[in-house]
Amino acid sequence: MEAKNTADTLGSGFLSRMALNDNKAGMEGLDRDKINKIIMEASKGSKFYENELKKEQQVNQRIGRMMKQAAQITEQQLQSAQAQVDKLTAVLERGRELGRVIVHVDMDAFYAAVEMRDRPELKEKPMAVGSWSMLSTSNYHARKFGVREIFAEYDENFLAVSLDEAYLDVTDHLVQRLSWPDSMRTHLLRSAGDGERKESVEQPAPDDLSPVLFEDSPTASASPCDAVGAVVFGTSAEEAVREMRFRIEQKTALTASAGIAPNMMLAKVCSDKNKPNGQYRIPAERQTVMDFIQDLPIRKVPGIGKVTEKMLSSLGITTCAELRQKGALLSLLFSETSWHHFLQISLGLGSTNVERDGERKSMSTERTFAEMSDAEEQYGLCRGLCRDLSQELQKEGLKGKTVTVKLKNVNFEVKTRALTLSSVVSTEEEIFAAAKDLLKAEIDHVSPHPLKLRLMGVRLSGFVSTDDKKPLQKSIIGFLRTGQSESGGATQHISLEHGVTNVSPEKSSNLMHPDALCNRPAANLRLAEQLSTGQTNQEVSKPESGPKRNPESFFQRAHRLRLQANQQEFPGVSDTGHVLLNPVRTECFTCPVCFREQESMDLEMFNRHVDKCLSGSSNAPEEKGGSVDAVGDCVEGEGSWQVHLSNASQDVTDQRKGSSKPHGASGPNSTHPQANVDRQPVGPAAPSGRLFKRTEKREPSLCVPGPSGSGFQDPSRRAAASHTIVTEAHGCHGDDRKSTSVGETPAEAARLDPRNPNLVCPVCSVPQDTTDLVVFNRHVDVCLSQGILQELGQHVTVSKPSNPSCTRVKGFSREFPRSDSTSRASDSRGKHKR
DNA sequence: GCGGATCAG
DNA sequence: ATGGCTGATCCGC
Repeated sequence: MEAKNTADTLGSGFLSRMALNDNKAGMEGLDRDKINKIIMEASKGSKFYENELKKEQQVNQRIGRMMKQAAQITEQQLQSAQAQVDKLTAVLERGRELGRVIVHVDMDAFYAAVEMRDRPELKEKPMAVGSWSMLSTSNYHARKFGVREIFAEYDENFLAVSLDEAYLDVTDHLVQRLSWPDSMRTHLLRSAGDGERKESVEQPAPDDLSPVLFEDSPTASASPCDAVGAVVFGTSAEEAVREMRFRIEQKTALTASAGIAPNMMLAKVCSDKNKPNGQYRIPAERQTVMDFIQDLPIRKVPGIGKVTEKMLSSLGITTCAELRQKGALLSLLFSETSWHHFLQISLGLGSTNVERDGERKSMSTERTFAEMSDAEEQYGLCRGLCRDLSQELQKEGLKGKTVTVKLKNVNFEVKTRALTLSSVVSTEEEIFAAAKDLLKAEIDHVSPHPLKLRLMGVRLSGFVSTDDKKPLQKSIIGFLRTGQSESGGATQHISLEHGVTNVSPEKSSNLMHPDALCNRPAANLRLAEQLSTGQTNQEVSKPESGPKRNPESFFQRAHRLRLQANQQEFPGVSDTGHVLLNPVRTECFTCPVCFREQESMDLEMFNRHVDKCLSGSSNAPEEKGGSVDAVGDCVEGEGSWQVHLSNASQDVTDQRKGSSKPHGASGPNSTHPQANVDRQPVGPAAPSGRLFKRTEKREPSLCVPGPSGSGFQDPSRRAAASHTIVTEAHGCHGDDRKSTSVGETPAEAARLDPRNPNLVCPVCSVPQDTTDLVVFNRHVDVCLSQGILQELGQHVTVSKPSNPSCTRVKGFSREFPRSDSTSRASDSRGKHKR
């Protein structure tokens, strides 16, 4: 039933496939969670709602005060204010920077989560409370893998603003890109072969791949099995971003939206414009920027939230044009930071400096729970929070002076109480000593006597300067950041041992033509050799943390080498031509548990594989059956079909067989979480639950039927379509991989059973004496981070591939450093006078 | 420095 | 979509 051919995939095959998907296990029980939520809402609802009303009233009062103030402003004041605004405007205008190409990429995974949740067929299935959060957590864990290395190829200093958002400055990349041959802008298309394309039909977008076009391709009729093609992208910014999104989707099955603009603020707004699975560009011209800004609702601007929107709206400001118009008034009503910020927005200005911001300033942990009025219980909880916080702090080697306790009572009223100590602290005892006092004061003095809490939190801030941070930890972060310059960190000591020549960061003069590779200095040749043979070490893997923008980044170089290797591998790939008989290998699904790339683009199979991995296959294959491919079992075992990529993917398989050990959870007897070090990248917290769901439309670039371009409706698109897709049929041949069924150990079974209160850590395999998923997750994180430390401390192993075409730079992918998760773009977002 | 509040993801 | 969680920042005191 699944073995429809590609053409069918887009036609009648949908329904049957969807039906099957509907029955797919794995997301069961979301409904229970939903119900729980609803019940919670119902019971607490009024309280919550009351509090919301109260907050709203406060905002209204604030607005009232502001309006009153506004009414007293004289014409005279307004005029002088206007003069000041004009002055600043001129200054800002002079400093306007249009020379950078900033990209904001935003993963669309949220929509996938919504769909998963809303699927009605999933009702009435049991599931542990909290799985929803686990599910989304696992999605987060999974999501970040595929995209990181891709981002780095376009901007090695890209800024990960959160798990699913990043800023890139692709200016330099674009310059280099101009000199690249087509082959370096060519990426393999993997046919999804799954029913996940229903969106393409149900909500067709102009960019969409037309089924007709696809049927026209030689693939569809030639092969009942699978189609493979390559897509050549152009050299423009839009093409580069399209390519990036294409690769992201090919690799992770998740779509991304992107904005391209001269600064971060505009890029962010742009990425929202054609979401999901779209992109938008604002050309680097002042007038274009201003035109774009005019009608833009201020609420779309990052930093303008609900309250600010409401306040401004009461002044008759809803668009950026009005924001500009009322600049003088705003300068009289808002703080300096606020109105400066407003003015910048209204001019379409924003930061062009895509750099991570500084050190973290605080760390906190808080928890919501059922009503709690018993003081002893509250103290106990407080201690627990302090313990958790202390552990997190020690992971980053942080010590701070100010302890803050946050309390939310059953009426949703929030209070914070802080105490600044004379010296820095970090241990549980130290923090608790302060927190306990703060809590006691509240318990003792709260008016309706028993303090009835629904949330408690502990925060530590006032960190000392960064010097005493553990160098190793810094280097990990630096590594994860893939080369972002560390602010005073120890990372800078770790330079490339086999230094990439430090070319001055001039823009075009240092362009490296690919062909010039052989002329590069010996050190680079050595690096190239190491990359292609897999002989490398941490120093080599460590991206350069020197000058911000080098002519060619480490990752770009790696990518290029890989492509060149591919060219050797596939002589059919033309350097300049568009006919690619044997397309290069490109991204594919990457299992978040075992980190293996999956040949199949079939989501269901992929999910099944992930489930298998999660259920403990990770400790099995090598020990039990030799070189059994852990991937294979999840395919044949289900009597399903297997996508075959004749050339390239076979190589991948070979590589896996030859070199990689399974990884993810260690065996049950393993004392050290990361005992077997010589494996591939460090695994993430084993996610529990289903992963990826492809929900979005197909990458628009794939629409290109061929050089003739007959399929284009949109002229602009046709013009932009310098890429050419050539597909090739591959016959079905037998899967030579063995399959194995991996039994679950009792511990694993316990872990997987959502009803079992004892959670088992997937890293250390030790059952955790808690049912609290937060606590559990935290434990897993600790385990993992220990593993990372250990692993990095020794060395970084890049497995030697049996085929140069498979050479990849193995990056660490565990998680964006915490400090990033909140670092926002430049915004000097201001609050307002009250 | 403290406490409240806004904003973001 | 919604609330929970984490973190940053600002404002007024």
